[in-house]
Amino acid sequence: MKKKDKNTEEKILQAARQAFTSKGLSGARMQDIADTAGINKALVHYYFDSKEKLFALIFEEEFGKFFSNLAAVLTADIPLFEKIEQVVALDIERLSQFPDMPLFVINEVSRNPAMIVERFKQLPIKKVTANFQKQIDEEIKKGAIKNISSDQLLINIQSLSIFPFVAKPMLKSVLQVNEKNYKIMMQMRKKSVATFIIDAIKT
Amino acid sequence: MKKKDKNTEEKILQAARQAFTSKGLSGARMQDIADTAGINKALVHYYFDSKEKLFALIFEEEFGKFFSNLAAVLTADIPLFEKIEQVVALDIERLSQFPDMPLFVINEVSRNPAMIVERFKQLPIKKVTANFQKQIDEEIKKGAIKNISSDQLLINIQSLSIFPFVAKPMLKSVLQVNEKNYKIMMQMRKKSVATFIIDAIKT
DNA sequence: TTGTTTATTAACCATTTGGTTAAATTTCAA
DNA sequence: TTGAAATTTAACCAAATGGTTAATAAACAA
Repeated sequence: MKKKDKNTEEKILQAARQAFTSKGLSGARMQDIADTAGINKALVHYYFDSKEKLFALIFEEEFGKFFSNLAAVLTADIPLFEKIEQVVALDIERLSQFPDMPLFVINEVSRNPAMIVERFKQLPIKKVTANFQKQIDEEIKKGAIKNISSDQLLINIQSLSIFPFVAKPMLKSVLQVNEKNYKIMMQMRKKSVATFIIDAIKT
Repeated sequence: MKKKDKNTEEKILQAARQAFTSKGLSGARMQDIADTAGINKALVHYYFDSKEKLFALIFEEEFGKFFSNLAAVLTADIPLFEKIEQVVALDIERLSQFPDMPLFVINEVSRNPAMIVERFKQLPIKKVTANFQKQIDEEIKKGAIKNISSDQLLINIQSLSIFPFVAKPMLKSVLQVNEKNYKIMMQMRKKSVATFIIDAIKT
């Protein structure tokens, strides 16, 4: 039975990911996770101790997806406009793959801000933002783009990329588009959003 | 004791709003709401029957704030650029006043999409979007703005306005700004976002 | 083969939670 | 003043929930 180890563990993680990302920490049920994984509830505790700990693992995972490549692209040594195109395309591709993830992460950070503050302390954020800031300032000085703070630009980029996924059910209703067409719209945004941003800032 | 009616009712609603918007439907506790309102838990049920019904009331309220003036501005008979400025300013002003509201609404719509679909059936969305669409198409034909679908433009406007409030705790961490400075940034966005959008679409 | 370790389960347990009930208190009209 | 109606509370209740335990089954090393 020892070979089943990884198998069971993985099944639990999969079920937990599904439960937590769709219902949140307080909405998810351990019994549900066990049922979905096709095992006894006690086994979930056997493998992962408590709900909190299991949740922390899932959060870590999803949080990683959220920020993994962003820093890399942001600090890459490429022209600004190209960088914007890459960040947007990367964001939207990742979000298309894991559509529940951003709302999940946002929720849990909102409900427990201390968690993220801790995690961020170990990341070289300042380096990333300072690097980006420098590139922006240079472009402004060159007269290639209008005057804008790198913080605000970063917020705009992430807003345009992420929000349509976070608010998907609402936007689908307002705009009265079905699932298929919404996905098509998101694919179009991979290019159109970058163009939108570049047009907004170039002189 | 009859005069206390409105008073108690309002105290409960206030406590419920606080609980639901900060912790969501499943995270909020009836006992908590009663305690915050300074009354017995049974009284909450006396006035509002069930948790679900109380929640529905609060949701209705918050949802109203979300969409109240938007339709009015969108269908107003004013130039496009002016309209964009007004929508953004209105959005950000409202969101500054009720910062928990958008995440709350988005969450509950995500968890129960049927609810919003029902509600939207009674609203003249098609009229609003068709109206806006027409204005966009005219501006494109005039050559005043670039070619863009009104849906995508609407998504961009709402993304830039709402997302910074939805993701506030996360953005505060990433950008390492404190509460006061974040508020200042949001105030600046009332104008800068409109300019950003107009620059993005004008020819 | 056998004894030890690991994995899995059924049955429980304590706590929390939404909700109810019956009694007490207050209000107010007659 | 009195009695019915409305308001408020303390004490409960049943169901749900996270978690534990003790026993069983499987895996494996000797």
